[in-house]
Amino acid sequence: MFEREQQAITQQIKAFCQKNQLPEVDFQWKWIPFSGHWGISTSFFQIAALEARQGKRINVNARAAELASQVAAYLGTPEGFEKVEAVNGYLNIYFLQSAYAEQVINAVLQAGENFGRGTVRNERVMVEFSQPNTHKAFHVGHLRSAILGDVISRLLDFAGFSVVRANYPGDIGLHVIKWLWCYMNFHRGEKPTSDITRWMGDIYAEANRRLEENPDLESEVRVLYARWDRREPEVVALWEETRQWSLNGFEEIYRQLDIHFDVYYFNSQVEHPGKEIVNELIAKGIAVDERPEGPVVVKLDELLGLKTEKYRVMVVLRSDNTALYATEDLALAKKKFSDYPDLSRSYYVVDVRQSLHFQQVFKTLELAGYEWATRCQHIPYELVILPGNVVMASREGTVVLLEDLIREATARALAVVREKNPDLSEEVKQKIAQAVGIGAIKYPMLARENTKVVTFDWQSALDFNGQAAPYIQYAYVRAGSILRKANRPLPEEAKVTEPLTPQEVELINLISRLPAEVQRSANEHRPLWIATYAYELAKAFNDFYTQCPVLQAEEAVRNFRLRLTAATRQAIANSLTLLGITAPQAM
RNA sequence: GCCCCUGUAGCUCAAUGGACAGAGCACCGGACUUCUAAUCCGUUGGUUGUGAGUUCGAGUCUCACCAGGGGCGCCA
Repeated sequence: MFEREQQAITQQIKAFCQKNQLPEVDFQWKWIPFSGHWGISTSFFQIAALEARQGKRINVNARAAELASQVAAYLGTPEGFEKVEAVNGYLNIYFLQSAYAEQVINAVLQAGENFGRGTVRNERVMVEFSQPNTHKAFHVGHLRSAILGDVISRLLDFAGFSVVRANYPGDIGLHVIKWLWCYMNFHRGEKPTSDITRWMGDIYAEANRRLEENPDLESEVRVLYARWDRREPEVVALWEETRQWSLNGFEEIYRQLDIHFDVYYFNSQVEHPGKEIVNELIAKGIAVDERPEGPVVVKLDELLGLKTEKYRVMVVLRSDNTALYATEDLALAKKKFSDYPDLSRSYYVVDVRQSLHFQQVFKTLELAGYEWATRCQHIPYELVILPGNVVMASREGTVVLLEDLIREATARALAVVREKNPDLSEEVKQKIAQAVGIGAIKYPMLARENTKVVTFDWQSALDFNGQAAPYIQYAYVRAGSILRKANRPLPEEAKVTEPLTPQEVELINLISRLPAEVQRSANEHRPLWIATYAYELAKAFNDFYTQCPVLQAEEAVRNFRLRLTAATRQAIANSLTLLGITAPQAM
């Protein structure tokens, strides 16, 4: 929030360096790392090291300390700052607490839900995420792409980008045909009532079981696949109807998770366009047609003249002319840019195992002359697995269904709400339980590095204590509770009359950092940083809550703390919104 | 064989190349007549896998090795 002040000081220090003929460096500003202190710091080790390299016989640490002291003396106390001190080669500049405290609180309350929002950039980006397979269950393993993609979209939007959220369901393929085969033979006429995705998943599992028990039946599946390929009306109609059941089930899940999409691309949509691109690649001499003995391949390393293996060889069409994922991804990438020609980035939130695949697809498109290919980017994430390094797979039956997890998490939350807030209406209790349960599920997927495996186990998934979403939500509720009990409109303004407590300083410091954290998280596609930030903010508020009475304080202090409480509540709310977690009114 | 990711407290994880490597869980001991205890306070816990290198400064960058996971021509 204080870029202008920071720049002014940087200019002064640079002037000092010039006057004293010191080497030029870029000054990096950091938050003073000691909690309870609010300000920025930089160091002079780099200048001292450069001097040493120029042949001066100096001790770098001592020289840095000397420079820091000199600069501190030179700066005096700049306008708007409380004090400047030199410590061990560092220059610490403390904000003038009262003035900036009021400024921060005013800014937050004025901006409201837009506090932290970056200035609008004239840039559109697409985020593709949550590629669920129709005719299969939706399990916890599918959750990470959905949650990560959603939050990355929220971050990019809040950072100032115009975001197109895309879903790419796998609505055709062998798994769908197997499902249709099982349905036509053993469940014809049945329709799902509730728990659609579970019902769909059960039939898929049954299909696999039957085919395993009696492999002779696979010929029937092949026959059915051929009928689909010929687009026999009966098969197509059934496919369309059953596919819609799955999509309805997904919609219900997305609704519960508060995730939405702007555009749907379907696997089935890009099958034929993909084959056209393959023909084009062959014509351009990029793809090599080895049919019928072999598939159509793109020998990337060879085309690029690479001596060491990097992109290897990508198969773009099977020898029997059927499409693969690669075939379809070529067409999908193209379709995205034809639908939205102004995309400055096209992101793919897909698990890390497909890293090579996407490198191959993007490089192939680049070689084919599509200039937008370099704007495609894969955002990889690690899998959610079960203890014992077991990957979730519908076919193996090693899955935790999302419905079960949501049900269990909300049931636990509901039990606590009933105990703590018996007077609330049942409807409100349900809403709170939903917010807490879903939040608890989402947070652990966000509060870690994308590239780290999440091991799912019931115990930690249902642990609502400590660094978890309910902790943050509870801080929000507590803030709201104070404001409600104040029983008066929020004071229009409030001066700082007493010296601020360390808890207040830390809280204001954290609030002021939200805009920078948003930019940082969005630029790096790392929800982790906002997730950690939200927790630290909540923790700082809980500290404040226990140490600094609000309603009992004398009037001037009370007014200031009421505004600080309101500002904190807003900052927590905005952070939770970014994390896709609902902020409940009571808990 | 080649490539990618991971390795930090008993466990799960943080840490813009910078100040004493921090949280949560678990363990132990405290705090509800108070603005909601889904909270707070305190104690315990570390040669950051190993070895070199770069740097004024390395958990962070480079290299080698060790361990685990993943990917590598017709799976998705």
